[in-house]
Amino acid sequence: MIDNLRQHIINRVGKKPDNLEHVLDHFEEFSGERGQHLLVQGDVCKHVYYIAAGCIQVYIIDRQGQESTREFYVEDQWVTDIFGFQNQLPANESIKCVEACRLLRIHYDSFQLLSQQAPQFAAIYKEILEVSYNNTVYRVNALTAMNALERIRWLMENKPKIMTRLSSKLIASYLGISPETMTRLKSKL
Amino acid sequence: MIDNLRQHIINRVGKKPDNLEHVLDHFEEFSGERGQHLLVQGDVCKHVYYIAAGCIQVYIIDRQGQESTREFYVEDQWVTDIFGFQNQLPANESIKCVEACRLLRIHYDSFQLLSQQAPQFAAIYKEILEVSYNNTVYRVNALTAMNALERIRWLMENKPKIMTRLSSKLIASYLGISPETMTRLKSKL
DNA sequence: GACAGTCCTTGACAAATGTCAAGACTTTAT
DNA sequence: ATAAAGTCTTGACATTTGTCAAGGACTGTC
Repeated sequence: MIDNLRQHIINRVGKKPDNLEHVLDHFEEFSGERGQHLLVQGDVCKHVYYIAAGCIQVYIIDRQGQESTREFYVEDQWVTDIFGFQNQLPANESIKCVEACRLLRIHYDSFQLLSQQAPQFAAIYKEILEVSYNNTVYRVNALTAMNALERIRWLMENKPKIMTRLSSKLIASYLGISPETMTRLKSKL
Repeated sequence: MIDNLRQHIINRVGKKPDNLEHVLDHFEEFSGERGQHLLVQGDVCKHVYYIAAGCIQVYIIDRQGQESTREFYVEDQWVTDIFGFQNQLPANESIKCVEACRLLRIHYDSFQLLSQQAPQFAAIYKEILEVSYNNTVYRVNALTAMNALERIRWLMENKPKIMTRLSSKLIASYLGISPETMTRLKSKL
């Protein structure tokens, strides 16, 4: 499992950093069962998770008690409540495993330490932050500019793996539509 | 105008940095008329803008040729096409002044230089990036979990100044609803 | 002051989407 | 293997939202 993360870092940095093993020492293995929460809204997020295998959902509960999914994360991606983590403030979102997950996690204290000690670690974080921001910007534009059918097509083109991997109900909660509308529109594709 | 930026930086860093004037030297004054574009979709963004006065809209054009607003930025905020800027890739969004604006802008080359030379400059950038990401995350959740009326209420509570400052048409394009729906729902508040 | 252009509002209607309920089907746990 | 729980689909209907058209209000320009 640690091999995935090692390779992930090497790919990003472009070569094997001198202090790579030191960085990896700060991570611990963590298994998440299907349905298990990594973070519940209101709690302070203490870890950043690297996903070696599985799929994770970040969501809120809307006024009717329904899950509304902000994002899904899969293998070779990172997940945390970034703002709450960096400022050690209560989270607005919940994070849970929608599949059995094999994870590597790093604690807040270690993360801050490495951010100072290891410039390449800080650089990777910055890059991930920029990509995450960019993805979220795309998503805002999709949500404001497209109707339900267009959003489904957008998802199929841009995240086809998510589309086939997850249940319709989860996809619907990600697109901001009801499961019934999802069913009906699928026949119009 | 440069005084605004000087104070902005001092507020963020917590004290006056030694190299502050050196940093400020890399900025140039720039005036934007109402309606003037700072960036057009497809172009590569060469500057980051600090807004000393005015209001700026970041938007895309949807399938029907309508503007769909991703975000508004006002005094004491920064605006650019972050991902396109950092990677010098064509922008997916357009940026324009919705009011007459007094701006300070820094060129890509200077920005990269300062990011290396001035740790505090890099730290401010990281902080802005995190706050921007967090705002966008909030926005995704509002768009997926709320209907039109709830979104209007959300805007009134969270960005009351935007609500009163800009035209209904612009607000509607920000909320992802038609101007007519905007008019009708305002009477239900 | 006249004009063009834009915005805001309203009405009538159409289209999109949500809600509720029921049954078939899958998956999960025991 | 069976029961329990959750998911998917479909129908009927309600609600929300969009579209088109028209008129009044406002703004900037000549």
